[in-house]
Amino acid sequence: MVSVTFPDGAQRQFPAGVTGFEIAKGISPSLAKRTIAMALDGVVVDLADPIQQDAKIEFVDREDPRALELIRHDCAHVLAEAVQALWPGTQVTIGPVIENGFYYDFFRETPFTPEDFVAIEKKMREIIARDAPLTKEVWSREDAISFFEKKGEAFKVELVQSIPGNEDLKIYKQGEWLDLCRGPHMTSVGKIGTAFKLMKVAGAYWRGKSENPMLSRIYGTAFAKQEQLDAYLKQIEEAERRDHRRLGREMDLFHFQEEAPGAIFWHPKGWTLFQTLVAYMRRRLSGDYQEVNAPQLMDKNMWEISGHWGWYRENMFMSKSAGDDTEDERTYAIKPMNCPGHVQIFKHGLRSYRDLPIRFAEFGVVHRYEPSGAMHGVMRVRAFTQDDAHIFCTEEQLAEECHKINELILSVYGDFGFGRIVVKLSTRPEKRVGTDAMWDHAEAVMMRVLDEIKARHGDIIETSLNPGEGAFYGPKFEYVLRDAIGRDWQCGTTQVDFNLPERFGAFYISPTSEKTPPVMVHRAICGSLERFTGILIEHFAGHMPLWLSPVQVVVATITQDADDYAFELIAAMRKRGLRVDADVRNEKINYKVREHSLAKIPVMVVVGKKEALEKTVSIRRLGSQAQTAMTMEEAIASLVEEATPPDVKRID
RNA sequence: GCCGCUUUAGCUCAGCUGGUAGAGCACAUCAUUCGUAAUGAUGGGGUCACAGGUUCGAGUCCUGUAAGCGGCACCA
Repeated sequence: MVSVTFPDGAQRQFPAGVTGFEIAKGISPSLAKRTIAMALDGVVVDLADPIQQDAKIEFVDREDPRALELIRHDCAHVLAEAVQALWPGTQVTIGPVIENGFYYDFFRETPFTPEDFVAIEKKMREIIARDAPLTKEVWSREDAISFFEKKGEAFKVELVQSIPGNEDLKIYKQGEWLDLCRGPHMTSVGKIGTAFKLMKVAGAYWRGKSENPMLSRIYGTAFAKQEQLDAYLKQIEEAERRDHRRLGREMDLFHFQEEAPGAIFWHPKGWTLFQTLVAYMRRRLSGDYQEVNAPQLMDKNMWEISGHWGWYRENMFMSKSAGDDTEDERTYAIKPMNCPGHVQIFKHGLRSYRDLPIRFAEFGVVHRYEPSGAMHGVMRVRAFTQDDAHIFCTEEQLAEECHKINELILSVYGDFGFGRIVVKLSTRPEKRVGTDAMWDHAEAVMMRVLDEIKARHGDIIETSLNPGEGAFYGPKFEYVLRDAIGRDWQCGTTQVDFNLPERFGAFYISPTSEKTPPVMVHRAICGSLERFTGILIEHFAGHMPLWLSPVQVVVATITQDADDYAFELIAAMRKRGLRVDADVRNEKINYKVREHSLAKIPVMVVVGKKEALEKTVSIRRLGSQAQTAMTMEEAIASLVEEATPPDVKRID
């Protein structure tokens, strides 16, 4: 007998091996009918699973949040069945649930197109309407392999072979069709319902390895209710509206063109935004860091010494004198990173342990030959500006420096309103320099710091491990922010490097007068300022806070009678440091309001005869139809206050 | 880089199964001086991404190249 505890606390005895379905049916047929799975001690399993030991039971129905994953997973199976019904010979591989839905990867001569969706969805609806029960069987390895071999499912055979011997091979059947699957699943495919949609097709490598064959992936999503699906689709639309590429065009911030793939043409307003960010970051450095600037081009031997030429060459641009008669035949590399330059500055002169830590910062423009398919607006480019710094310190100072950087990063992100931040620790990659002992040591320090960060800032920080994802010269922390469309972007980073200073023969004189290589910490707060700008644009949906907005105020006149007053106002505002434009065109005020609203100008100051006479202004804020009247002095004072960057506000 | 798709005026897009380019917005000129999301009239503007090919004839079909988009892989 087993003792089963119900959610209300009641306990009942059942023969061992009783299924959840039997228990539910014993309570009421309607409960059995609407229950799609059960949770035993909080773990969701098949309703038909036998209960072998005492457990707390919960019956999961379609409305249960935990059912969503099952609905999507079952939907992926139905997708696979539909595809094989429509195109026999298509091989199935895997079909997992992901954050906002599911996908299924197929192997097929001709990939799917979105036009196929109509037919596939129709077939899926047929399959769901048939409501075949989902039943589980455990097969032997041999049976599974021979079954899938006979079916010509080479990928499934490979999957079976890769499952550890001590694990059961579970097969889920839905009518005639079946799939190898870990489960759990609902009781029948009819429980999926009709609130599902195929979203897009894409190529994806088998098992995520670029040397493997390319599969054809179909993405889909499913919800318990149609309203939820509709809401999700609407949310996607809204996210697309705040795509930085779209806003960049609408707000006239930047553009791209064929001649410079992966490089940004910053327009006046975009560049002002960018420079406002730079100015902010520069202020945040003062006191702790010394700003430097190292050459854009250096002889490639510099990069041979650093190891980049060996490990990173595929990603580098190089350059030579273009003249026909030049005597300089040397090959120069365009810097993909700032570190070697900073090491040269460190090396210039003799350093004492008393000088450490030395922190060199640079708004360094780097060029990296990124794969063509990687480019994405200003988020992923081939030429970008890092808010980079390199800290030369002793081993004893390392942990403290990591913490100092962490505090700065969190403070900066906080100023921009980012709440949820993921910090990942990436450990040694396969391609790397340095001894295992060095890596052991560096990783141990980083691990300790990560735990401490988590303990201090667990409320806003989520931490995780990224095994094998470190830089070739050392482990790193990655600070990840999420864009409007739910894509994650690495921004800040802290990378410990026990390698580069030694390679360049950099050292300091220790208390015992010995030449000692310093520990080097590479660090960036925004990471790429271009990317960070893009994230800001999306984060604020173009409605930048006043201090960041490239044009803060537009003074618009109603008639020409107010022109002189408008210019007087503008002069007064500029004198106080506000970024103001005039709009004295011969256009209706409606037209001007509309135009500047679309351009996302945060503040419109409207002046006509009345205001000119009284020395007042009528203020209209972006996103609101309300108008506030106040005196010129009041208006300027409050705008100046609001336009003060958050870090400057903190000073007094 | 890989799979698929896309590329027509400054922008957003029409252009059926091949018969020598169209709209809206924007821009220019003129009129209008009008109190909070589009005043009206007139006008200019495209070797249809680029290079080949098929055809009597290509924006439309085929091939290649480039850039972009959605993913994958890579990454700040």
